[in-house]
Amino acid sequence: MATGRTHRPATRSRGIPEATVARLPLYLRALTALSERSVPTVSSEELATAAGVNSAKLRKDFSYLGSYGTRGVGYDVEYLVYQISRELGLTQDWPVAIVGIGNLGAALANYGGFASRGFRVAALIDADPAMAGTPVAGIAVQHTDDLDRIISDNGVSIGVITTPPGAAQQVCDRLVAAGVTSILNFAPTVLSVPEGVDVRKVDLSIELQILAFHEQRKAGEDATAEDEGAPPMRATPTGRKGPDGDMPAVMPA
Amino acid sequence: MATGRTHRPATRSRGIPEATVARLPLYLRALTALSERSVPTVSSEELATAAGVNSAKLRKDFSYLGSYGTRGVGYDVEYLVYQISRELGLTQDWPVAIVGIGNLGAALANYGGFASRGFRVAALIDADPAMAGTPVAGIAVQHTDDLDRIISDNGVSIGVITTPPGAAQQVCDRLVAAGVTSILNFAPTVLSVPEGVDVRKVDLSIELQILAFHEQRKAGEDATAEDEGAPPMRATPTGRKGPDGDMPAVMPA
DNA sequence: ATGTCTTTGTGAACGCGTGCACAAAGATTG
DNA sequence: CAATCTTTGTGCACGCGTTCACAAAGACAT
Repeated sequence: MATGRTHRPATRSRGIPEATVARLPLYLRALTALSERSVPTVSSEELATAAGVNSAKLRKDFSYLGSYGTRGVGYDVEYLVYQISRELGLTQDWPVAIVGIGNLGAALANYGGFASRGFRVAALIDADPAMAGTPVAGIAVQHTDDLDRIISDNGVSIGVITTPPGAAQQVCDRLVAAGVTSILNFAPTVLSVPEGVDVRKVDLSIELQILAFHEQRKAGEDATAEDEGAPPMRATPTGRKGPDGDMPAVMPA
Repeated sequence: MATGRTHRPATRSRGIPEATVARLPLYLRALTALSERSVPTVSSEELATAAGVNSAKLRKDFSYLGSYGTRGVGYDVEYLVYQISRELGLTQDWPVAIVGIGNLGAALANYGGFASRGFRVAALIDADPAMAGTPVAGIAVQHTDDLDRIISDNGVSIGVITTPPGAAQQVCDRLVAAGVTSILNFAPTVLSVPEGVDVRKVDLSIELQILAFHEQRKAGEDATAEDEGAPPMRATPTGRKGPDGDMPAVMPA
């Protein structure tokens, strides 16, 4: 999973807890699937299972939106799909701009689930002049020089950054200056943004490292003594050697 | 950001809180950058800023690993890089298999940060027979039929799923059966796995929906009455009309 | 109309994560 | 060696999120 939002101290927006907001898309997906199978109603238990969460949690989540269920029966699927969509702001169209059309950027542009629900790839932007005009996913790539105009013209408020890490902050600044107030960052960089701008980051390598941690823990439940490679000497900050001489690689205490 | 781990009720592994584990990669990245600039030591304040977190939080995080700092001075960069790497299990090599070589799978295979730190793309697997043998990122794609053997032969314990949603659960089952115990899932599906298998998911569309929620809140702080499209009638579960007649689109209470 | 049965909605308790604020530790200076 | 100054490591309190467990609500049967 990608990690949480950057900045803004977990302020609950309009009474709906952030954790709940993060689960609404999950419910919506499960509900949409039910809707396509023409299932009229669903109980909190069934829906919770489909979404992979606890049923009590789901009911509490829904309680923040209002009382949309019927006791003894469950929730009306269509009605709930609409309510959640509206709550998430998916009843309107969100033009999105992707900056950095490399492998990842192109993959995102082609991603189907992108356009499916309220989001529309409005522009693809890249710094390479050679790419300008090249169609990717049926959309011509535009040059970074025109970034400001592109954002304004299309009324883009959500930007996706898929540039190399070195360019991310600069691109971010330009996006924000052009009026973007929400950014999805795929570059492995900590972005600093002014107050009022939301940043979410998706970091592949972080996800893998977290998995590796648990994997190591599972594997090394017994023999933890398989150290390879030379652990660096612990240098005392002053440059002198510490009083405890050379430190072993194993954790002190 | 991608969302949290699936299953497993926030058990803290070996005394290190899950939230801390999730931040260790961030610290490691910041430390690596300092290391490349040959910075010998760093204070919690500086490092925290670089990683985008609170300095007290950072110190508490490090305290779970042991007392690696020097009061009055800070932390030794090289030493800390090694300790965190070891804690995350990055001192060893993790062969990773990517299943589903579409746009996204190919992008991941080409992703540099992938191989950079402990992870190695050991195999690319796809269900399309026409793709078998085709080199992607310098690695020949192999067919799903051989999945079991490929996983075993390469000792893969971490699998990445980038298939269409319909195939994800089946691929997941086969990976687990072949011995994979950690899965990074990019498919928009809730995977069910046996006890002991870790699943993390990265869901693009969920991230966008969360951004849209905040975006809507920011935009509609005043005029919330811009409803378009016909809100579906609220159907009483039994099929009869509810006693409250037709429901307006606005939230009841 | 009354009773039973199902399922919601929520009060309350608990645990994790965060941030403050400070004492202890050690480096550095004189 | 003593004094000062910087920065760590952590005790503590607070708030959010999760979960349990149950009363209230409504559907359904008789």
